[in-house]
Amino acid sequence: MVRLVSVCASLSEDELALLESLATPTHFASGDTLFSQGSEAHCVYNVTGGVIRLYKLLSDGRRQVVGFALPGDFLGLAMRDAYGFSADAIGDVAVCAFSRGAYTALVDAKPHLLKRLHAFATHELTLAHEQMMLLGRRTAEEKLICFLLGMQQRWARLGKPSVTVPLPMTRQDIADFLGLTIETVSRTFTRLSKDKTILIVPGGVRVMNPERMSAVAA
Amino acid sequence: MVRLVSVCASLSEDELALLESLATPTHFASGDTLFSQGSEAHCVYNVTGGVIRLYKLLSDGRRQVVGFALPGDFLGLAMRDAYGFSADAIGDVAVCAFSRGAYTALVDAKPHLLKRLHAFATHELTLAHEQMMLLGRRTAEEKLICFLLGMQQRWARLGKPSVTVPLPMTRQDIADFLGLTIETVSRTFTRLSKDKTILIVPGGVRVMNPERMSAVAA
DNA sequence: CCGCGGATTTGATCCAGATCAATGCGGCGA
DNA sequence: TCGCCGCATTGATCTGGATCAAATCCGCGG
Repeated sequence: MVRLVSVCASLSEDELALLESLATPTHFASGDTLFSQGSEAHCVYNVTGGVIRLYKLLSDGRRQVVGFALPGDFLGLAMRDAYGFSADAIGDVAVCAFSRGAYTALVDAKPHLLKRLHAFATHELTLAHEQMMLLGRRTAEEKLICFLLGMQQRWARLGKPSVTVPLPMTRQDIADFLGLTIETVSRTFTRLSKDKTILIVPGGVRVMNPERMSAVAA
Repeated sequence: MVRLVSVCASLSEDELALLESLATPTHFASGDTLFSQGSEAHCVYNVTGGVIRLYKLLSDGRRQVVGFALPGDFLGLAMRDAYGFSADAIGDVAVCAFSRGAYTALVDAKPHLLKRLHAFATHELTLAHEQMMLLGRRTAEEKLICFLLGMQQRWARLGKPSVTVPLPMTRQDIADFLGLTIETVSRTFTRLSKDKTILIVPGGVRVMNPERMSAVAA
């Protein structure tokens, strides 16, 4: 099994073995739904490969993407009866699934693990606060630049540092993450590209002027 | 000492006594800053009275209020070196302060408590996702109505159920929480008031048409 | 009771981003 | 190879909420 990155660094060998015995490796094809907002929360997931779109819907169809899960991320930590958002695969995805029962038992038995999960949750909360700042107070150009730098950093932390940022999600996904329309996202990409701030490449973007981008994100 | 509501329900008598021995009751006057974004995180706080504004600033002065802390809420849980946002008192505030050392020692010693804190953090994260939906995809009127209903529910859960929602924060605070300007907040209040959806009273708002409000928030 | 200063409301105008409407561009199956 | 079909880009126009600009309101100290 792919190592459960990011949560397990503090575990001993036998604890890791226990964890692996409880994990069910599963994979999903592009567009598959892992779970839906409001449905009963059977499982907790650790992403081992691919990218997942996490989103909430309003009854009239308006959508807010609340995040993109990358390898190493945990989903369904809320420990409540129903999922608070929906999740579906962007491209092929591999995860380790844990039943809720196994998850809660494990957490009760291993305070180390709970501490790691809690650190993970508080980090997520910090990111959520950043995203509120972005959604409430930033312009379209700032939103897109912050998004690109954020994705670049996340890939870098996963050992894929590169000036080329992979963007496997659609423009609509990006728009729904940033609180914009698809047209505004497209126009803003075009403008940044004409600026020579970025270069648009198939499946992503190459960062050409990181200084300017960092200055805007400041 | 005021009972540490919401985190301590699961603790035994001696655990509670231990907790109280570590807490330093403190109070702040209106406008006082409990801590600032980026400053070293010395303390964790449990609010026992009053309301606190939590916010982030951009270098050019744009502000995003990321939440309002009410009695029972915890601040500074992130367990990292620096605070991720600033906090200041709206009216007089009472808190129990815990030094970071005492807090981490306590958490290490009492897995019960950690579980409660983790549940608290995941609840906060769920609220943060709701707020992203609100900031990214809702109209000004929807934002204000969701805000009023949310505050009403929070006061109700604290044992103050009422059709009159106290709003001790300024219009500017509300605007910065909802990603609007003060003028838009004011105009929207006026419009809802003319609608007979709400009645504006000193220090707050009386909910006159909860059905319509719930329908909009849906 | 009066005057001052901050908060709030109201009005007029502007504009960033939404909406409406084509058009372009791959990738893929027949 | 061709023709679709779903994404993406581009253009024209519209509009919700921002910005600019005065009034009001109100709590408080003298």
